[in-house]
Amino acid sequence: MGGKLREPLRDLAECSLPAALEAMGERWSFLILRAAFNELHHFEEFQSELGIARNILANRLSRLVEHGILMRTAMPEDRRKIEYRLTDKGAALLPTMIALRQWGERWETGIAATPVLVDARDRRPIGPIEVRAHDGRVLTKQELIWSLPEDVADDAAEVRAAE
Amino acid sequence: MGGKLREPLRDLAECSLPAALEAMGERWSFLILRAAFNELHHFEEFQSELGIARNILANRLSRLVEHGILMRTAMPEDRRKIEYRLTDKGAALLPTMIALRQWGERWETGIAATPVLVDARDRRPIGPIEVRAHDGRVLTKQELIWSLPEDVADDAAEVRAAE
DNA sequence: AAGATAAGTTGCGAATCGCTACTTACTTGC
DNA sequence: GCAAGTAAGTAGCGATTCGCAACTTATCTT
Repeated sequence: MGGKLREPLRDLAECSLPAALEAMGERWSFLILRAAFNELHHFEEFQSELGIARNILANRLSRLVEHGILMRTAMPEDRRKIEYRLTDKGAALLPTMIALRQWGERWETGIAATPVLVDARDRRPIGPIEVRAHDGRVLTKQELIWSLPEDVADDAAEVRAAE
Repeated sequence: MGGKLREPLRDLAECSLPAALEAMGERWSFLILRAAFNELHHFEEFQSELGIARNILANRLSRLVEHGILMRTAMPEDRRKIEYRLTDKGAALLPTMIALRQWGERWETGIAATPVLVDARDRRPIGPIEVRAHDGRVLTKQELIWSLPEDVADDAAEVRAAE
């Protein structure tokens, strides 16, 4: 029951990054999420796999459930067992997690991680997470502009440009 | 000069996610990074924009510099001024940051953030960050498998499949 | 009923956060 | 040159959180 007395991260310029960090920005949150993606669903599984302290784990799981990232269900056949499963909202964090992991592989460890995430169709590793334009072109940092809403082109009269 | 007395996050199954979080997993790190992407480069700019305590900011900036994510340079024309700029390694976190921000927009705030990141070519907003196969196909969670290295197809004899 | 197991909770010392005030090094205006 | 201002960072201190270990509660198993 962690009352949130700490001031929420400031909404600098209406960015939703602070909101995302409010839910996922604490230590262990992303690792718990990664474990959940890897078919771990129970308290003791998380605990032994991550080596996290039990009270911290309990706190994080509660928070993730509160934020709708995990779902908490008591198993019918053994009511001691609680199952934590990713919600759609939690599953939607996959690209973020992969991007962070790929960055770590490239710039920190230098080695490919185990297990590897592969395309089920051909069992080849997935490609790098990249920023792309609306039409799928890969964009580099130089091709990106931070723009105010009024300067953004909306969905009108760009059919020619896209074609 | 924060000595890291806290045990590093366990390397669960050789994943590089803990390594990435070691560098970026602390409170404020991603917000400082976002500010750096938005052309903020000085201590006072970060401080007033984020409302972060000065000692914490100093600590985070040092850590980000230590990890090679930011570069620290004293300005020649005013040697009081220190410029913090993204390194290539830091800039490589853009997809991660965008993915996290997009997730926040979709699942937390529900609104498009300001400023918007647009394609410089047509000023249209960028597309969503997605997991893709080696050939660019968008992959859903169901099409992904966590696989051991020995079960991964490498770059041989898949020219037919790709074509 | 006795023992094992799953999921927490509690207590407590250590580390970190956040606020405010202070310091240090430079630059500017007179 | 000297007072005032500015940029970056440090110090002190109370409040919060982390992390370890032991304990509790509810539920199976035998």
